[in-house]
Amino acid sequence: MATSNLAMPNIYDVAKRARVSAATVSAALNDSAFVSPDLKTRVQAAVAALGYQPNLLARSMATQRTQTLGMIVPDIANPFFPEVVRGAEDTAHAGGYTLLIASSDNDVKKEEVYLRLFLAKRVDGLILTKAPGRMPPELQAAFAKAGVPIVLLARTVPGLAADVVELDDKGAAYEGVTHLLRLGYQRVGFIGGLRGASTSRRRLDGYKTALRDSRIRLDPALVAEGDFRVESGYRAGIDLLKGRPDAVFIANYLMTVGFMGALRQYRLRCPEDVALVTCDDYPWMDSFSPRLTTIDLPKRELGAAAAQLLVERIARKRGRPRTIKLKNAMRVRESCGCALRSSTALAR
Amino acid sequence: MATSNLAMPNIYDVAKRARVSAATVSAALNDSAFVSPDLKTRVQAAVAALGYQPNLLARSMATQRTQTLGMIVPDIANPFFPEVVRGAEDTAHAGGYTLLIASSDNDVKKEEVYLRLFLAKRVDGLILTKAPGRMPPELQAAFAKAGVPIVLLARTVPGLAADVVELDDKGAAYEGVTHLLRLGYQRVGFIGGLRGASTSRRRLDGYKTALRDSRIRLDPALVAEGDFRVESGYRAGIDLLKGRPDAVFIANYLMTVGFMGALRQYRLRCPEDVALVTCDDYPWMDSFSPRLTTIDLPKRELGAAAAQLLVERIARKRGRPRTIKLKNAMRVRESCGCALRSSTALAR
DNA sequence: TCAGGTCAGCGAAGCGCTTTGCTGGAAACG
DNA sequence: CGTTTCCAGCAAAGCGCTTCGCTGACCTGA
Repeated sequence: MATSNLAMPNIYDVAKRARVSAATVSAALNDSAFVSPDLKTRVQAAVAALGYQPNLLARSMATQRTQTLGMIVPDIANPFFPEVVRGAEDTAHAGGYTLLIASSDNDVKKEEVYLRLFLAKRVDGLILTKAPGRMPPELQAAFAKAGVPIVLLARTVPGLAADVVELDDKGAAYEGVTHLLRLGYQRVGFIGGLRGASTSRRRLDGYKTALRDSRIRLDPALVAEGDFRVESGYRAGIDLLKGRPDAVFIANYLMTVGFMGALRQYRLRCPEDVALVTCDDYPWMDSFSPRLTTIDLPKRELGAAAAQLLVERIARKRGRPRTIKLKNAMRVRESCGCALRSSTALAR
Repeated sequence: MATSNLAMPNIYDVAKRARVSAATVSAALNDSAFVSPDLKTRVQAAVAALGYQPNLLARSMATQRTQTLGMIVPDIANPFFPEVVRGAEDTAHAGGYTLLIASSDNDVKKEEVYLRLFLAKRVDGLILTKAPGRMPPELQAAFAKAGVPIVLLARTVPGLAADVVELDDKGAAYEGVTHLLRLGYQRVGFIGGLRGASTSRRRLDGYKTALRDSRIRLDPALVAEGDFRVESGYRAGIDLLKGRPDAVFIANYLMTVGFMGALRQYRLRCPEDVALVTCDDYPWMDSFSPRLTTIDLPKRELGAAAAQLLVERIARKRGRPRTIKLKNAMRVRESCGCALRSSTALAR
């Protein structure tokens, strides 16, 4: 039945007005079967006249597909992720999918709540970003059983075979640290992310490799761990600066912001007293001092690649897991002390 | 019927296992009717054993509510909005709602596409953020007809009676400009946002009022319009600086970033040659020079208030539209030239 | 003991779509 | 002209929930 001018019109209202059956309306709107041009026109007219919008819930019930992707990020308010989300959003929409976004605060419990919600909402796919690494096995099983593919973005989950988009974490740290070493810095420190995250391990690895390649001994006093947030960068800085580094590589922007606070507190200048290379690049970095030398991680591409991988995986379930590895690009500005050091370095 | 161990279990699977009817399972899970403790236990056991997750699509079909809110922002990658979204997200989830987010790029067409999508997805409510101001009347009508309440966030829509969360735009500009005038600047410029947006009008109004209160003539050469993006701030700056301002008030952060580029091009320093006060405050501003003096708009509260208003409005449809106006807070740092000027200003 | 009342639990309808046969009229063919 | 073929269009089932109204077991009171 149908017709109430209080609620939204449904497919039967359209059918009645176009003097056809609901099945024909459906066929006409989805091109799912041949419908004569005449009827198609009548259907379209009725749709327009009533302002009909198909109820996507009902469609999803019938088709068993929601055209929705779930995406979990640590914190949308961390400036790294909005870009990633935007990349994913645009790509998802281009492929006919809507994005559901949630911030986990790197809290396994919170993440679990959202995962269950996504499961209950019957998302067609899932993008998991960054830490935390763990995921309850029964949830993993539930997604697998439901046939919901997962894409991991700069993250690994133990025991999960999934498509992956990853950064060159090791390369980023290696490149940044090597740049500093080439400039002649002797005591290069390192502030990494959460020890649990695989990206952190790889960055630390890049740091160590860079030191080794330059035949420099690693001083444990110059290595600190943060959690990617401002406060942790500050604390790591307070700690690290006791070791008298002349340069530091920091794994992300927010920790760099905190580290700058530590520098201020010790009345040290950047790059004169301590040089800096950090990850993540933002449009405003050219406009404020010290202008940071960074390893630019391709945030938007990261999100876009993840969404693309997911959409394709949904289209054809089969096939071996794929990995996309995106390249970094170093942006040399002032915080590395290039301007001060280049002559020295060349002279050596 | 039911039972396939390939798909997710449904309510009949649970019912069968607990040896009750589906209606009883539903009642037990929703506390919608009295169910004896014995059966309730059995139901819970069956739910746990099967890993049952109610299908929210089906529930929404039956209840005619999706527990979903749609939110449109100009661009999630603009650092202003992630905070707003995060505030809305947390509040929405606390109230049992999920947030659907989309970036309109201030494009009326794009916004329309997303609005239709939200309509088709049967969101229970809508948060519209910032510009653009227009909204097709038939879409407005459709939402009204469907009984979907709308909350406007720092934005107005002609002909739409809705709950509103607004900033003190006029106050922000007034306070910022007055601060500069008090410091003794004579030629204070203004870079505003899109002329269409109501927030832009109000900020311009604040600027004018501040000038008038200080008995200073408005020089049209010192007023420019941007679109809240970096590039427009640069262009506005190139333009404005020809008028030789000694200070400028800029309506948001990204345009300030662009403006700094213009300053660099003219080899002008901030605050020595041109002082600056801008809107939006970010955690990293304390760490880089020039340290910006800003009017801090309470981003997270903005989003939280909007979501709260919306959830309450959904709960009880009736009632006059409400308006929540949030307060700004000035953060005085260096870009206003306080350090250079305060003595002068006091001496006057 | 039995009529009437109470209420735990259930059957079935319905939310708005899609999709799988089926139907019946027109076209094609002998 | 009768029979077969074809296919545009339709009726009805089903997706997985909630909820209305009913049933029948048990309790109460005369």
